[in-house]
Amino acid sequence: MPLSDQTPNPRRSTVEHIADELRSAVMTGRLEPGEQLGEADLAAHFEVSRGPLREAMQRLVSEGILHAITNRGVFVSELTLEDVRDVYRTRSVIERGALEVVLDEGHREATADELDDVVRRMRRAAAKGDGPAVSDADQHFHEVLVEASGSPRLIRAMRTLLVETRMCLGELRTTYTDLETQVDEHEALRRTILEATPAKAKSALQAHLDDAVERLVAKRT
Amino acid sequence: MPLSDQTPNPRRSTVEHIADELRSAVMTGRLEPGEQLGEADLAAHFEVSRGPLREAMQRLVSEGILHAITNRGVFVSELTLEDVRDVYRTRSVIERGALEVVLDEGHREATADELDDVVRRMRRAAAKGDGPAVSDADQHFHEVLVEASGSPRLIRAMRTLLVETRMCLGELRTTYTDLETQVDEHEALRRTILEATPAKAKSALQAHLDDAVERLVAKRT
DNA sequence: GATTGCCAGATTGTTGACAATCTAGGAACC
DNA sequence: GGTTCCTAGATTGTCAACAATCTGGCAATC
Repeated sequence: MPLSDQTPNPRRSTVEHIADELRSAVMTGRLEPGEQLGEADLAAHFEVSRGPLREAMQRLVSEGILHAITNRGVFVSELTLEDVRDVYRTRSVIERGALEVVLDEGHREATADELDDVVRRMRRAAAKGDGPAVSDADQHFHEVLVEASGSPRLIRAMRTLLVETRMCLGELRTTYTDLETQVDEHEALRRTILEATPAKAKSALQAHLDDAVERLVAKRT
Repeated sequence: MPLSDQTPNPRRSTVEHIADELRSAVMTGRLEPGEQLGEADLAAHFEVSRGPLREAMQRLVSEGILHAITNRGVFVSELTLEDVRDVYRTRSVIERGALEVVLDEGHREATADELDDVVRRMRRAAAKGDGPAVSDADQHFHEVLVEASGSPRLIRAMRTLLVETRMCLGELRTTYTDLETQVDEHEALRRTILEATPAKAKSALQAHLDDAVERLVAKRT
């Protein structure tokens, strides 16, 4: 008898909470690349001691989002152009792998529906001219795709890569010049992914990401 | 003027050192899956306080090698059969992705040579009947392949997956009944990977990993 | 006899303080 | 004038002690 399954995690631990908060801060750009994370300040901000804060930071260090220099402190990782390419290259590998699993295991329809929801939301955001919301939906599209694989390890890797993607984007939340184009492209991708042959689907996904990185690199000049 | 490049890391930080040590202990099975990591004992063993030790453990938690339960402690992650399949499925995605990069960027010959070294070492170990050494070489083969991609993110993901692979294997260091077979299979794989068409190379790699997981699952019944 | 309540011991979570190290700035020297 | 050295301040690294929580066993109760 389950009685009350309200608390699968009895209580998110403090370091987990702080780690999530920091990750989010890095992702949204509230903490800029290269910025140092002063322990005393942050500890005061979260109203905890430096101990739990340091533990949370070490987690993000192992995820590659932060990097630590002994006796100097921890900093938000800066992404070189080479890193940007690596993020997208790795995303391409992970996402195509996830897609392969989805197609192999016949979750085509269910995944198609979920992606349709996301695209619909993206379209509504685009209609309102809300660039950031479109960008959010864009990322969510790819996250949903990987989640559909049901592979905890692919999902975990993807989560980190999406944080890094946001770091790449920085202030500019979308590299598209026209929001409608961004929507249409994802709708086309959704259709190709879930209707075409696996080989074509994977090619389309790769092309989509190649385009993205190309636009991003161009803007960064 | 470089003068002395002996210390690219001025000094490996304490938590980094402890994290590596713990990772290695989990990998070699000195810490068994499910085992609890008592903070006081480990801190005494490493001759440090509980602070740095906890920071190191948090790193491995974020890698998925350990998992923490609030007010209960941290434990070595136990791998279900489903996890074993997920590890190998993800390895297949990562390794094929890395192979793709290697072939695309024309590091074929250099990679072939490196892999040849590994296979040669594997053959020597097999000749001496040294199962564990063959198993080490086996893992090294796949690690070298991914390293050849030059992608920091693929390499990082692979490192974690290899630790988990070792955890899957547990006591039995190799699932092959005959060491020579293991060597021959890798030599064949090496040749196919670096001589056949990209598509065939990837298929061969996937088949190789599918075989591995099948043997592993069979032994685990 | 089985269940419940409770307590002692042990373990984890958190904290504040102390030690070690680095950075910035100016003074002394060539 | 430029370089070197040194000091003060701040920041990180580490530690030991305190508080909160959990585990296991024993006694009381139905």
